[in-house]
Amino acid sequence: MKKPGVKDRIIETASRLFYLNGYNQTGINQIIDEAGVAKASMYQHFRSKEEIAVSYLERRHRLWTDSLMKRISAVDAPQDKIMATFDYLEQWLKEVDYRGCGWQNIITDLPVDQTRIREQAVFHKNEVKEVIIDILQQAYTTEKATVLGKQLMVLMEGAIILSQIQKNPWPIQSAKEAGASLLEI
Amino acid sequence: MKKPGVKDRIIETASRLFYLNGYNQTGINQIIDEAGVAKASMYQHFRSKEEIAVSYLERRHRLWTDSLMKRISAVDAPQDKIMATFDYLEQWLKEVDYRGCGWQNIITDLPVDQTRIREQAVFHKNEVKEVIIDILQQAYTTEKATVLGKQLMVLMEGAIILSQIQKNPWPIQSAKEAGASLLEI
Amino acid sequence: MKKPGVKDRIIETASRLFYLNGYNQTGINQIIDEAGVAKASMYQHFRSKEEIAVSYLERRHRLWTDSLMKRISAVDAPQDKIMATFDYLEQWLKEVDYRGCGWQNIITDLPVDQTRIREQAVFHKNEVKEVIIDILQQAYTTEKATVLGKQLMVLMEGAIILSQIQKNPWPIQSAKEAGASLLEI
Amino acid sequence: MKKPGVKDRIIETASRLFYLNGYNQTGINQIIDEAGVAKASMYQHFRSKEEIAVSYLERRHRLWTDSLMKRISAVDAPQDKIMATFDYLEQWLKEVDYRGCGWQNIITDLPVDQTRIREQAVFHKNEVKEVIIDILQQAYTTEKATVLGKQLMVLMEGAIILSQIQKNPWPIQSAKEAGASLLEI
DNA sequence: CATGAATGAGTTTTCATTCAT
DNA sequence: CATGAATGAAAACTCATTCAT
Repeated sequence: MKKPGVKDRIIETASRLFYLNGYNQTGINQIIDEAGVAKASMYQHFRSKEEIAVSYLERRHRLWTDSLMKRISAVDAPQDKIMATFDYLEQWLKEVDYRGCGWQNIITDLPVDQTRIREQAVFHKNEVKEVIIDILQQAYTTEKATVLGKQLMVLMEGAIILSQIQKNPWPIQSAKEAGASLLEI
Repeated sequence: MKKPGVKDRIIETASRLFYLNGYNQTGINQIIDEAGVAKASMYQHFRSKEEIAVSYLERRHRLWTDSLMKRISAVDAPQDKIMATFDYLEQWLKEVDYRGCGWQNIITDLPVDQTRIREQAVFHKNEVKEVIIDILQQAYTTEKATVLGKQLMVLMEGAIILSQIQKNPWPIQSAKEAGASLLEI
Repeated sequence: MKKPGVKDRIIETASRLFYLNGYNQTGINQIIDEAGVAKASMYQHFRSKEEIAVSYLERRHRLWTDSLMKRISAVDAPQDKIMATFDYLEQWLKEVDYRGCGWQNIITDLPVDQTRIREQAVFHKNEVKEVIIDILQQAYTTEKATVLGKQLMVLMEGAIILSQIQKNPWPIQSAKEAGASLLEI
Repeated sequence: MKKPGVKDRIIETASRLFYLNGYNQTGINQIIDEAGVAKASMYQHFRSKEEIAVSYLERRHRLWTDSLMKRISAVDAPQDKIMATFDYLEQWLKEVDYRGCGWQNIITDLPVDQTRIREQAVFHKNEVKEVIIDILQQAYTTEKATVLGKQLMVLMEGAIILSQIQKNPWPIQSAKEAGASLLEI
């Protein structure tokens, strides 16, 4: 039982600050101060701020999808899993005071050269989309599952960003209703 | 027919830069250089960078909604107007190379104290939502129009942000399909 | 009678520090501290440290060649002017404690991308060479003056760098002797 | 026949980097990376970066003078040996793309406290000067050899630094001509 | 109403060196 | 004899804003 290593402390601190305050609003100095690490130690583990962000998004992808998988594994029927996904969004976003999606937030106002961050966002959204489609394939043909999955994915993304702007859960509820309609539940 | 005044030149230049390059990526110096005005002249018209952003969003709201209204006024049936809205999104986003929504982009990574920008985003999204609901009230009860309008609004927001991440129009097409399903077209 | 402007103070301070301590050994902070200028003020006048160095070398070229011209204008015969040039080197280098040549010193250990500094060094040395050749053309054919001028130029460069390494005037005296031999004085 | 030890690998790597890229432009990290040794291993063998530079210059002195001696041993007459020295300079500098003299390059922009490096430069230049004088003593009195040797030494130094600035062999050729004149060849 | 010089506090990144193992 | 993590200090540069004219 030892205290977490420097690299982990940096990632955890940066994850918190990047998500809550934003990537551009979070300086290297704040990260190292709050992580209790020397600046050069940080640059021993990460080549650049962008690389920290990539680690942040990789970690976030693991945690976020794990949470989602856990939640939807509690129910069996594909339609129930989709509804559970909307419930998951609602609960998560409420807990973080509608701070929105880490990937959406970071790519919207990014220095042009930081392409690895963009790749992370594309990857994450594709992975989530595949999860949705996989669920639907238990009830529909592959073709139908793909069509529906994309529609549900769009609904979820809209629910996240709109609830962030409005600081209100109604977009998530509307998305859930719309999702139910599309699934003809 | 005279050349635009200082204030307008600043707003126009800032609008272009804020939207295309991002709010945090655009410095005051770049704005005044490209607008061809002195720094202190700029601060005579705007108290702060945030205030320029507010003017940018006000102007953008006018232009964006005008374009939308013009587009949907070309058709009569409420359902057609909704479909035209999706077509409008698709064309617009293609033209700007899927640069996304000016309001979404600016609020996701913002200093905490810049509340007036947030207010602009809330206002804009509410206005657009009201436009959608107004259209639907021509075909449905107020209650039904409100419910459907919110769902369509969520779809549109998701289409914008997801097409931005993927640099691809498929989310807009999926949103349109889903919108058609919800309207039972 | 007003105090010198910020830009001049920066150039003068940087000139002193670059020459006496070296380009790499002189940081931006030291320059602005000793010049009594804010960092951003400095960057308003100079785009980069390299640009300060270019201004330093331009200024140094003016001052250095002016001093030389003044010295050699005191005598008439071309051979005397050349000897006066060696005397000038000897006196100058003694006064600066054999700190050597500003252009030699700056190009020998320079970041590869700073090409404008290299251009300054090439320019300065060519100008000095032309001064020498011009003098000799008063006594020799253009061809002979060119050949001899290059040889004298090499002697002078060697005298400067070798007196710098040895912290001793003997290389300048040897160069003067050799110069006299070459001119058959 | 075994692979070179850690210390030698460091010296060889540092020699290459210090000479080709410059002392200030070469970081400790680059040296240990390219030498494939751990940082603390390096500091086991060398107290500081300066000490590596001293070893680099010691090694360079051996290699450089050995090459020169080999070249001039091919001819017998003292005057031919001097001419061969100029030829050696020309060939060497062309091969290294006129990168100049390792000692000149390192002392011109150095932290003031690194005196041991300066000592190396003084030592090397004196040794070379003595080589020249020794050659000349085969044809002249000691006094005459000393006078001429110093003049030739200045010419060579000038040829090296000026060919470095101009990235051109003309200063070496001019130095050779001047040397021939001084030797009355 | 217009100007450009000046600023303090910030940014990200790199340096040579030391220490615990 | 070897290691890689950790460091304080410094590097060059940019930010939004203010002020005297």
